[in-house]
Amino acid sequence: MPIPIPILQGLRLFDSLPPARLVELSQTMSERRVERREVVVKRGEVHGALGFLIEGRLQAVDFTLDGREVGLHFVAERDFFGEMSIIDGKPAAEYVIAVTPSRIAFLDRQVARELMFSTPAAAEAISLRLAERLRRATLQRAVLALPSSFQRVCAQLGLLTERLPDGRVVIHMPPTHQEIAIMVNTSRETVTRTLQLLQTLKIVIRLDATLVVDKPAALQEAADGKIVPPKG
Amino acid sequence: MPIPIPILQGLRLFDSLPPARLVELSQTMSERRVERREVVVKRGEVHGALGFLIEGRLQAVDFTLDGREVGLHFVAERDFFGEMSIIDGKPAAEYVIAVTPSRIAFLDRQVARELMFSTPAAAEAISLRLAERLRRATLQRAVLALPSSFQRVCAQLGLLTERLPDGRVVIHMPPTHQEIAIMVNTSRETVTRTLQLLQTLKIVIRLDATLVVDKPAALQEAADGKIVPPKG
DNA sequence: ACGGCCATGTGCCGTGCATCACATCCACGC
DNA sequence: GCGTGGATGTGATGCACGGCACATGGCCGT
Repeated sequence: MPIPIPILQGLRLFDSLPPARLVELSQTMSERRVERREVVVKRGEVHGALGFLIEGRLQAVDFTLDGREVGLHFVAERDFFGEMSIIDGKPAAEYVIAVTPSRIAFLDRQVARELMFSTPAAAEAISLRLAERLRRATLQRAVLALPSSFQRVCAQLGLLTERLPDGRVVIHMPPTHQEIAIMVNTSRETVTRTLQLLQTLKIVIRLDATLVVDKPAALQEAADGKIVPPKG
Repeated sequence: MPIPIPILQGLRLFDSLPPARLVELSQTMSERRVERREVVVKRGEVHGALGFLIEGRLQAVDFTLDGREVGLHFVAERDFFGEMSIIDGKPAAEYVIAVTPSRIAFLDRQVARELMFSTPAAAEAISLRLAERLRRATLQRAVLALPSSFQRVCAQLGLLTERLPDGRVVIHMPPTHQEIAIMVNTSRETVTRTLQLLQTLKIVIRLDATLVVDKPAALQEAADGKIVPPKG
């Protein structure tokens, strides 16, 4: 049942922990395997433990009133999740589900709290995580505050981009039009039409499973309302 | 120039600090007075110090593209602000401005970091703060994701309510219609009309400077789309 | 009391976009 | 192959709501 020390050492939150502590922790934690699409954390429940993703891929999601799924963010391998409830004791604000079959572990709330705050490195890691999420949330709000659907879609695309080492700006494995539509509060058709326009303007280019943003500046201008869809 | 010890003791972040530390801090901090509407933190700048509000009232705001102000949250007296930049070193995501003439103080970034993370109590206070803000941001996003303007206004009103000790649900000093409109991404006129409707339905009642929510359940139903504005 | 300024109320008009409807197209499994 | 189910594209239509115009009302300073 206990988790092997080497695995514990690989987890981000533990990497500055003395070996003696690791041995203790090893005894109190146990591994659990979850299947694809299995729910790991339910929104509204107080999950009394801090989660760790040993291997696999998890995603935080929420659902709209009519039951459609909204992707929020991913949990990286060897990272932790469910820290919000540990911190403030309130019920989880999101669901966490497995995107692929995964191996996870849980650490009791009290132990986790002690661990998170007693060493500066851990406390800083926690704060960094929260700060990062807060910044993303702020950006997301800014996107949703844009007046036109066209702008919101463009701005959201901007948020989804990543810069490759070779300098190209791409969106790898872009969400479906439907998913984007939910994120920016429009209809699926509007997203389709917007992408259509962006492609005819050569601002973005579709290449298999990645969307290449050929003119990031133009995309930004579109998000700012400086480029508008043709009136006809 | 140094700040009197008793004042430092009153600041939330310092209340579990040994007196010796307070004396040190007293030497490195100095008070500054700001006028009403003065900008304390600028968005986009890396402000290299943690702020404290000794007395007065500050507000975090942002501005829309066309220059209108969006109120985000307030800084309470004796509380700290500007912690995000301290944590991750990135530029501020919001402006902080003085609502009333205020007395503030700043603590150098390095000292603040050491202080925030070295004691469990402080680390927990920081995390609690961030978690709280993250939860609010999540709620706000949920509001912005609602399909109709009418629903968004109602949901936002729901977020603004507070429950009085006598059980009444009220919004004290409600934002202007224009401010609500910006928060939920609609026009000022739509907010006016929505409030008009809610008043004729006796769901909310205007009493001087407070808005009394007479039927909180009905307000919630309106936010959920179960009550719709009349077609005519 | 006066004027200026801002918040609020209300009618009307034009349109952006949600919605419906249907056609492809692609990735599956069998 | 062929069928099934989901993602994508595109036109037609109606209406919610943004935007404008203007009236009203409250508040403050002089």
